[in-house]
Amino acid sequence: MREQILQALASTPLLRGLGESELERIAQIAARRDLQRRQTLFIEGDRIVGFYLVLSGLVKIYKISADGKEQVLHLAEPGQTFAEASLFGFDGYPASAEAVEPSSVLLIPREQFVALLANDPGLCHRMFRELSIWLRRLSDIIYSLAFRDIEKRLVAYVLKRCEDEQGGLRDGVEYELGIEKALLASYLGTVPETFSRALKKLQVHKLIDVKGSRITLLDIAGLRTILDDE
Amino acid sequence: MREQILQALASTPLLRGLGESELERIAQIAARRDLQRRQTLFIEGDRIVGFYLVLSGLVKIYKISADGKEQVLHLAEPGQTFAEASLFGFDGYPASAEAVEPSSVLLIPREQFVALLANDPGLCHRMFRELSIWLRRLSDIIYSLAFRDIEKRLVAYVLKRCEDEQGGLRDGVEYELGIEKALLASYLGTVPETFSRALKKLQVHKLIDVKGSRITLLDIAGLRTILDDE
DNA sequence: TTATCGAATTGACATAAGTCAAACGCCGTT
DNA sequence: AACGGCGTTTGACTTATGTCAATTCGATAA
Repeated sequence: MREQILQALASTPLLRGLGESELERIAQIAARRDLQRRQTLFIEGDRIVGFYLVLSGLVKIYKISADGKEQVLHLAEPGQTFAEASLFGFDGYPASAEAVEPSSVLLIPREQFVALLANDPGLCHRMFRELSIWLRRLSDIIYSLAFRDIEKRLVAYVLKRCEDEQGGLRDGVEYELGIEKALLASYLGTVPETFSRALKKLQVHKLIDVKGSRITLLDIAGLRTILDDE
Repeated sequence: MREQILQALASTPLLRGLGESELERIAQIAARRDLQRRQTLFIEGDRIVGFYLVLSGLVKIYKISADGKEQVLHLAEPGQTFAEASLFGFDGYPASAEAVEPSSVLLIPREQFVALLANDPGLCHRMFRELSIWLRRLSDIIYSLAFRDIEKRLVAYVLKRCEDEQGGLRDGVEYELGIEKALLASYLGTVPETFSRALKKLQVHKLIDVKGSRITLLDIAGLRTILDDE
């Protein structure tokens, strides 16, 4: 149990490099929290208590408007941290977080962690790295929202995920979405209906094949041309 | 001259707090660069050489797509830094920068600055602050793109700028855009035509009055209701 | 097997916003 | 005063995407 937590801490990029004693100390103060599917961890504006490490499951980081429209910023997988970026903001969390499936997370309290940061240049450096990754994520989202229509966003997403998961790409590879289509729709900045139509269109053009949540890439070159003019 | 630079360095939030000697050292290695209107400072993907401090003028940080569509991320004013966020990325700059008007900027080279960072927890902390501000900026843009139509974006922009510049807000205050309308359009994520129509609509509804680049806020309560349902 | 509930899809429709082209207004120069 | 150029506005049109409602699909439990 304690072992598991230490293990998890030691293997996250941000904390890798910390000494035994520091890890122990974090393990001491970290609080584990189990979440049911759909359970909210925090909402935008909540007082910042610390940042989180995903132990298992999947956590959705998202913005939501008063009339309920939702934009997913990131889906945090096991091993990833989130809300590190908030540690230095004044106000509350700048987005909300909710478990997409039964998940457990580790809360690393703000105060203690910031204190650690003050004496460890290496940790600072890794922290900068993490923040950079977030900046990259957000600016990619902006790029997508500003320049791409839904079809392009979908193609870009699928190609990227496939590449990341299976080294290369060749016609015929299969890819399992792994998340509800409605969630992916929100991640792509649209609604399920539009998402569904975009999928259909690619299918009709024989670029992909869809069976439930399994996508088969039939014509990668063809998919790439959709992204060409950017 | 050298005095001016020291002065500028000392008064930027990120560097405030550095000792005389460090400031001197930065002043030594910093390179001043004068830009004409429309002159590009760097484009997305360029090798990262350091970050910049605006001495005078106005610098546009933006993303651009292959077919020329543009999305402004930030307009950096004198005293502000930009591209600090890139210091820890691997690839090149994640956006482009160009002078909107004749400007001069100071380049603070990467290597030396990062070295400084390693030994100065206070500087690290201020750096985190700066990065947080960027994260906030980007997530605000995402919020805008994802949830607001152009009219709302415009209203939100005008109200915010007015508040920031003149403490409070009351009917009748005037506000000078200060930038070309086409630039503001791009900042709001649209084209000049649509922007123009949005302005017109507010005018027709007697919420604002427009004379060239001067806006008079006629009915602030009315403007606020436009933003209400969020 | 059937019943049930949520997810996904499809259709019909409304609309915000982009495009293209033309006209306008403003300002500095000759 | 007339000119030229650039930024802005306006009009006519197209289109992507959201909305609402109805239907279908699929997994799970009875």
